[in-house]
Amino acid sequence: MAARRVGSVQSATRQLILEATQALMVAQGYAAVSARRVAAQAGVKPALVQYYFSSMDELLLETYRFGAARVLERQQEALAAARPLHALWALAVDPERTALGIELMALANHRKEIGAEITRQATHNRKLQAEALARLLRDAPDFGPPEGVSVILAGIARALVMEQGIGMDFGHQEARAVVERWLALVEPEEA
Amino acid sequence: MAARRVGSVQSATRQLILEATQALMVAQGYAAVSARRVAAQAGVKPALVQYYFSSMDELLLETYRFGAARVLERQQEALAAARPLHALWALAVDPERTALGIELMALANHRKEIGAEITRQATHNRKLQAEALARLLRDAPDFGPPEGVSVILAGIARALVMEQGIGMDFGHQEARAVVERWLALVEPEEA
DNA sequence: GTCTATATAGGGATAGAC
DNA sequence: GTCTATCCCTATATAGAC
Repeated sequence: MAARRVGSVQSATRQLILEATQALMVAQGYAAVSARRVAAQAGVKPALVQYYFSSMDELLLETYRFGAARVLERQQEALAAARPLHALWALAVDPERTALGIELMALANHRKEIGAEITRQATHNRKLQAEALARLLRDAPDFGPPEGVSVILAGIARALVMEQGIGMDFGHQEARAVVERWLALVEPEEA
Repeated sequence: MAARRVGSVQSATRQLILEATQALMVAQGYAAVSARRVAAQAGVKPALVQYYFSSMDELLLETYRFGAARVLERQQEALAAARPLHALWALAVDPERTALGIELMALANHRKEIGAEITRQATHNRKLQAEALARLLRDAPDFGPPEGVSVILAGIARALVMEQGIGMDFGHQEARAVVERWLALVEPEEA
């Protein structure tokens, strides 16, 4: 929490450490994030990790912020695409961020600060999404309010990617077909 | 993996250790599961944990099996209820099992054996569910194939409970309303 | 069936040299 | 800004006493 003595924020080494932490979390889970392992992954000495981040919790929190910025960016790109709904869906079922997402969810359940930050960020993203959906769904109002649709699409996508991650895919093809049929309905090709 | 020297399966102490492990995972995450902490939670000595479970991985796997049996049981109860769809939904949005579920997902991503066991069990559960849905949806065929519906409902429910767990609930009310409207449609009160 | 003792490794964090 | 050395704690796992 409190910075006792800390390296500069724009340091290349700091950046390296954040990237290494992210990679470690994806590959081995948050439990594998120790100063020693992060350092080994980043190719620096362990003490440097403690120099830039005063605690492991701070490292984890900064690693989340580091990734969240990129996520928001990609969502904004999707919303600006020719078919925003299709683009949002494609983004949501992208498996790349998912292992990390699960780790962060688990982490959020047990570290108050990280949970609060994730909730803040994710709620912000979802509000932007719901606003965009409100415009896009104006001609198809019987699918429910945009806030609900946003939750539902995100939930389905997360389930698909999470389960696929552990090699479980029963019913996935059918579920995807349902969603894609719906997408084509509210956002047809010529739109 | 291999049992070198191991206590009997019906031992009350063993049971106690499994329950303690489950409680620990829910409260503090899988990373908090150590022989010492499990023992403290269970009120036994650390060495006993290693006596009953030859490794931490085995303890985790057995803890999963222990809980999975109960889950299948509750699903079967739901399928036998007066309104099975409503009962299934109520079960899916029950927050009790969810913190544990997230931990197991995260764990499954990093421990091959546990992932395989979860996939096996969950696929089995979902098949049973899909078979039941096939019967229930016979009169409402335009909602897509039952396997897909099963995935979709599970995904939405998981999102609701997961997010609520970290204090995020934007759009939840609306999403629930959409699902409940659908449930009432295919399974009306007088059925 | 239970427990003590111990080997061995890895963890976070700090003080202080360079 | 970087690194060494070190403190002290916790981890798993085993051998063997009771």
